[in-house]
Amino acid sequence: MRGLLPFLLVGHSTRYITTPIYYVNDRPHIGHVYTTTICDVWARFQRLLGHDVFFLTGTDEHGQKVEQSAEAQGMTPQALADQNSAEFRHIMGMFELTNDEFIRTTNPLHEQQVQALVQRLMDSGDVYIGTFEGWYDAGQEEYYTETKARDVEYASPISGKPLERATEENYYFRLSAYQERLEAMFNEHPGIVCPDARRNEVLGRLREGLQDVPISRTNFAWGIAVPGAPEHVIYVWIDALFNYITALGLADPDSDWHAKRKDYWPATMQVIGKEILWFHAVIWPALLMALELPLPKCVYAHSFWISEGQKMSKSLGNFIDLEQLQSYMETYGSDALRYFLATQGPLGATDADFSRSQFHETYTTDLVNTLGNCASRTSAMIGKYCDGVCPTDSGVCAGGGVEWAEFTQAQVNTSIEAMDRFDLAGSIAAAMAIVRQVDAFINDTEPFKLAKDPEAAPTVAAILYRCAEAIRIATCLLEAVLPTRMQDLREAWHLGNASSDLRNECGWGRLEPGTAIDKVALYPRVETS
RNA sequence: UGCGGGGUAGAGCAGUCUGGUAGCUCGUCGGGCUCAUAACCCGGAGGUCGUAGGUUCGAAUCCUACCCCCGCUACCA
Repeated sequence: MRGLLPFLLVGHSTRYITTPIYYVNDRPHIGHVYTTTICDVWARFQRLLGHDVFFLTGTDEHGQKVEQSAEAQGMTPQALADQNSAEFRHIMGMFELTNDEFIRTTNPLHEQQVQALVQRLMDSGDVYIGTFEGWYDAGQEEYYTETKARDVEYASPISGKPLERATEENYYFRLSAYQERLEAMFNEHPGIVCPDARRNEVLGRLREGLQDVPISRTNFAWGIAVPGAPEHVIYVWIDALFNYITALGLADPDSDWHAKRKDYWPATMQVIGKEILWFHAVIWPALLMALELPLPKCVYAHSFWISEGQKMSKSLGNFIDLEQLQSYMETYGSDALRYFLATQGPLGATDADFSRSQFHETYTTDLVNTLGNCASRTSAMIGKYCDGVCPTDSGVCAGGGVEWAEFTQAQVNTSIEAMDRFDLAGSIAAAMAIVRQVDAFINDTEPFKLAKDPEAAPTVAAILYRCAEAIRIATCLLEAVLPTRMQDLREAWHLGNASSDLRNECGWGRLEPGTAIDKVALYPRVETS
């Protein structure tokens, strides 16, 4: 057993997790907070396990829309990008998000690397100059896809004028050349796109065949110039996708970023929303293949939040904005918001509903009635029957049918494995199962009745030690999603700070008898208004 | 149009691959307990499993057709 320890302490294994970078033409809302929060839970959990984690988020700042918005507001694109990027950066502190870097695509270190990467693709022949032909709306200076053009009946929805058949010189990425390699990728590594439903969606479209994609624009200027062709601007999507590797300095071997971060690639987990699946599941891997870089282990596409049963939209005015999220945090605490997002969120293929009543119910059921109450009743009994000091497990108790060491070990394994699959709800459920088992154990063994008989003191001690120890282990597993209150419990129970060796810390029997256990009320009941 | 996902008690979901008395959480109704944050425990009510056919001794589960909701449909993220 001891001989295995060095093996278990693999503290140097790296974990790299990314959110999409957020487009600065948008205002931050629940979608951004959600994606970043679930990544944060995962990142914290991996850090607790002792892994070397790099957690990246940031903002995507180029493109025609930003240029147009800036013009409409009488600002330069850079000034608009600065202002809105700051808003996104602000939510990181607001929601206790522990990203290691906040990348901006207007950072010269990013821009130079994007040019270097595009140059590399030109050199290898994966990028070539070609002619794009499509339906052009002269008033809007925009091309429409064939489908969209048909939808609007080949006339501009803004001006009503007929769309023109126009051509443009563009640089193209030879996506079509990667059809077979992408198919092979999905065959050999089906886990590269999750969940399954999303992968099937991509496979369906892949079967329709791939066309080369234009990766430059000439009708506006706010972007990164194509190397050697400054009248061309690199298409924002290409610019944006590259952030995942430019943040690690992969295209700038002399940089500080490269020196410190190059080993994080390939990414362990790239979390996205389902609307940008195609770019991440097809174009992104193809670009990496063209650059001869390893592919990410998993691209995880989550679904969307709807609000009170209805799709969120500006016209309905039911967008869950930062102000609302903040109000939930003020009422219920930041742990509650994280818990709700992580356990009730749309990680699967279907959308999830964010409703006030469901938020309240989740908070009350899981955090107040289960976790908070169980910690409270356990610490209250230790206070009353053991002078507030952690008792010794006398072994006298037959145990209400629970083999605690085995049971908790199994839950710990389940919790860790679920997190590896990005199944946050499953990971958390395994921890909560420990708490529920403690409740059932107390109900079965009735230490509060035994305590009336002085001779049963060793039995009471054994029961309460097991309860406290089981809760301690659950606490360790929940720390990533509930950092605030689990820290409070650590302090009240004098458990010290979390180590960076979660597996070891979750071993049964590490709670020291004699430790002062103060009564805790972690999650106060919130009255519905 | 094509592709994908979904339609199971008042709400949210599991079960469908590997057919066999329809289950979980919450809510609701009745009873009980008291260590605990009106907590906790036991019991009850509540479902034509989207619709219509078919296969089968037997279908939420397999087959066929259809209806409804959602997403994507590549160059405006």
